[in-house]
Formats: sequence, structure tokens, C-alpha cells
Amino acid sequence: MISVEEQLKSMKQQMIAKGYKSTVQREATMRVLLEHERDHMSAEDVYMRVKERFPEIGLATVYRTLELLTDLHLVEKMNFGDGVARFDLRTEGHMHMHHHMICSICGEVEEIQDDWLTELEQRVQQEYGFNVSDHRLDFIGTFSSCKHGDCRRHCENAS
Amino acid sequence: MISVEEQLKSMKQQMIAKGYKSTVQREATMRVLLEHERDHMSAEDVYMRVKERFPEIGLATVYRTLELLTDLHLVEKMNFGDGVARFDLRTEGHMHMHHHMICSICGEVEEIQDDWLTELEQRVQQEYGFNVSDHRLDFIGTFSSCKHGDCRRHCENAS
DNA sequence: TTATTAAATTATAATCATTCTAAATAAAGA
DNA sequence: TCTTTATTTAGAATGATTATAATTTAATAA
Repeated sequence: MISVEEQLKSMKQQMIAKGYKSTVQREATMRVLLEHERDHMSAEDVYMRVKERFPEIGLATVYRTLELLTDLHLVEKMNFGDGVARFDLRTEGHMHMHHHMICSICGEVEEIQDDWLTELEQRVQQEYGFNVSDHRLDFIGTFSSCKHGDCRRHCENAS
Repeated sequence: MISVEEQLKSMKQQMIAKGYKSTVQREATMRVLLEHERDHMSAEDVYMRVKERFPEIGLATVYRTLELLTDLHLVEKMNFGDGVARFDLRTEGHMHMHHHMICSICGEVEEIQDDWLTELEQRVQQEYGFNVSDHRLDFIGTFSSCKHGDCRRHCENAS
């Protein structure tokens, strides 16, 4: 398990290697992403968290940083159907995007870190001549726990 | 192969069965969707097509109709990462959403109509206690044809 | 260390997709 | 046909995201 500090260092190095500058605002934003790795935050969410420690930062800077990190393939910009983009850290050592389970009852998004699609990607190559570089797989449904009343998330649907 | 008229009739019936009214605006919108089944149009795209035949229609009506059709599970609202929602007809007889191949070169979106995920959905159920009702699977990559210069779509990247 | 230069940030305005509002219209059933 | 209620229209409002211009800062070299 790699530490937040090490990951941060690695992200900064990648940023610098591509000719971008390392700034305190970018570092603060990356730190928030690393410390809320599984939260699928919107830009506004990230902004509010960063502001706690760096109150002078502007919303546009957070947007620009998230866009940059997306370009560098360090985070993935996702859209789960509510009106906002959500940002999801790409795990070190996983070349492909992880999968998601989205609960229709509580809205919670959970991750599946394994890559289940290797075979299907070969099939896409063979049957359609399509060369896969990445993928997105979301399952929509319900967690057993939610269906039985003990929702794993604090929300109006939890019993 | 079921005809556009038959599909339209079926869609109208489902609409009426759920207590919604059948209007000329809704029919015109559904007709456009049926006649551009594989185009992944945005609301604005649909609006412009509908306007050709029904110039008085308002943009908000098209939005509302698309939302209604989404609620009825007759179309799927998708987001491919550009700023707009795209609407994709659900094929009659397919309970689950089809898969997509998205080309990084030309941006074209092609469909895979088979359902490749039955086994994985069982696995999600067993390993995570998550009961899948629907899914979304996108492959990002390149068509061999695009990579070799004869892009299948008229765009600036086509040779 | 300081000077230089290009990139980044700030604050704010602008944009653009989408949704809401109030008045007018039309569909479905009695 | 009449009545009721949903739907549509046109335009305003909203809200997420992006662009702008002036200012500041990071990286590099003298």
C-alpha cells in the first residue's frame, strides 16, 4: 500500500515531466483527491475541501487542475447522470479504469478494482477490428443491504 | 425486423398505459428517434430534426419528451464526455442496454447489440451482494480503419 | 541570489445546456 | 360537446463550466 505522500510525489513528477508547473494550489487539490480516493467528488466538492486548507483558491483553478489531471490520465472524469462531472483517481498500477456499482436505492457508488474485461476486449478486437485502450463498466442495481433496509449510506432512503 | 410505424405504435401504447397523453409533438419526437436509431443525438440535434417537420415545437418540449421516454425506459440518456446528454433508443426485446465502442480518432460511437455481461453480473451478485438491473459498457479505443487513414466518418481527422 | 519569461491564478464575466414559470392550448373521458 | 387535467409555448432562470484580463508565481539562467 503506497502512502499519500508517495503518490503525491509521483503525481507531481508526472506533471513536471510533461512540462507543467507544480503549484501549491495543484498540490492542495491533488492531496484532497488522494485523501478522498473513493468519494467520487464533483468539482464543487473538491473546491470546498481544498478551501478548508487553502481559502484563497478559486473555483476556476480547481476546474483547471482537474482538467489537467484528466489529461494526464491521473484522474478520470465520470458522469453518473446527475448534472455534474465527478472525478475518480486512477489507481497506481491499474492501466485500465476500475468498474462501478451504482445503487438505485441510495445512490452510492462502489468500486470493483479487478479488471474483468480482458477477454471481452480481445473479442472486440477480433469481431469488430476495434483496438481498445480503455473502458468503462458500470452496473446499475441494488445492494442487498439497501434492499433489506440497512442502507450503507446516510440518506433519506436509509431506514 | 419491426417497422418504424409498429415501433411507434408500441411506444405510444406504453405511454398511454402509464397515464401520459399522446401528442403530436411527442409523436414527432419519437419518429425522429426511430428514424435515427444509431445516431446518438443530443437534445439539440433531436430538436433541429423535429423542427424540420414541426417548426412550432419548442426546445423545452423536446427536453421534456426525452426525459419522459427515459423514465419509461424507451430511451437511454447517455453521456460520452462532451458537454451534452445523448439519447439512445433501447432496442425492442433487449432488456439490457447495448454496449458502445467510442473511437478516439474520429469520435464515432458504434454499438454492440449482444449482451456480453451475463456472467459478470452473476459474479457481481455473488462477490458483492449487488443485484444488477442494468449496465453500461463502453470501450474506448480506435477502429483499425481509422488508424489506417480511411476513417468511417466525415470529419477533420478523416484522410 | 536576482532577473527573466512563460505559465498559472484570481475574480469576474460569459457561455451553454438544461429546467422552470405562467399563460394558452389540446387530449381524453363523461 | 363539455370538463378536467396534462401539455405546450416562449421566455426567463438556473447552474455547471469555461473564458478573459490583470496580477502573481514557478522555473530557469545569468
